[in-house]
Amino acid sequence: MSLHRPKGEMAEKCPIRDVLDRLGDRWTVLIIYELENGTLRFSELRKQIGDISQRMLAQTLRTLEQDGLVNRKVYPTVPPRVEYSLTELGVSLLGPLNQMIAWAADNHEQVRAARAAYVPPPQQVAL
Amino acid sequence: MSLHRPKGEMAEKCPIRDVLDRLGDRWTVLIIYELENGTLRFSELRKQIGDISQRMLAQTLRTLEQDGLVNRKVYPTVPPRVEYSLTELGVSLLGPLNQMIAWAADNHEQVRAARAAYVPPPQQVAL
DNA sequence: CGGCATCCCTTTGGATACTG
DNA sequence: CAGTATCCAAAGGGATGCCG
Repeated sequence: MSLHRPKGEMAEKCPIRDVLDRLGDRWTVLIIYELENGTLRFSELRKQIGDISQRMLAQTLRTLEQDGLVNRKVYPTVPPRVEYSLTELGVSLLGPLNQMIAWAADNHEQVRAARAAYVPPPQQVAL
Repeated sequence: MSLHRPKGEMAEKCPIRDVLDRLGDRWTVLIIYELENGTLRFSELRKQIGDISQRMLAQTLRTLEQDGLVNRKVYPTVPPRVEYSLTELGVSLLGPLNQMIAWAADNHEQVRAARAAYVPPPQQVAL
């Protein structure tokens, strides 16, 4: 399996990278993680995450819906009520995702220690 | 385990998100993936990935080095030779990472199909 | 060869205001 | 409540040039 773009094709992206890039944005993983335990409505998601703007929450949820990872259900009441939940495909992502999260939880101390210990190289090694 | 920022703390990020955010950038995963099979020098990495600029390769490798995921070894020859390889910590990331990649490989067809099938909600009824 | 510095365009995303 | 539209600032990242 190769993740780099086919040599000659400048217009087409590697499809795997295409999917990975989406997961790599600032909010996607966080939203999926919050939906792990079930359905949440828009305002509940916003409150849970805390530091996401209304704009980015709406936008990211749209993308997740487009990609088939999240279901959106609208109740035509006043005021409106919109509920979000993971699709089957979205649920299937939880396994790999939680592995990554677990790794980050297990190793962030070590990463922070490495950063603190890091000294930028002198740029040239004296002979 | 919680990924959202502590309610009162606006300055401090969740440390897990801090690590996850790094992995989420455009090139980090790709570089780690390329180093899975062993040491590569700068120009070899560049060639393998294909569409990464010299600037971003150098910059991302620096960050990986700072975070303790990649080793950098300089040979003081002329011209210089610099080799990169995964640290033990970097290797420990391969498990979770390959799970994510495998998921993307297994499901990108379904994601593309969902995108193609998606019709944006009416939102407004035309008068 | 392996970078770093600079310039500059593109993308991202927050704040705010408005609407069904 | 759940968005959308607009504006604008900050970050991302390519191209180029220079240098050990």
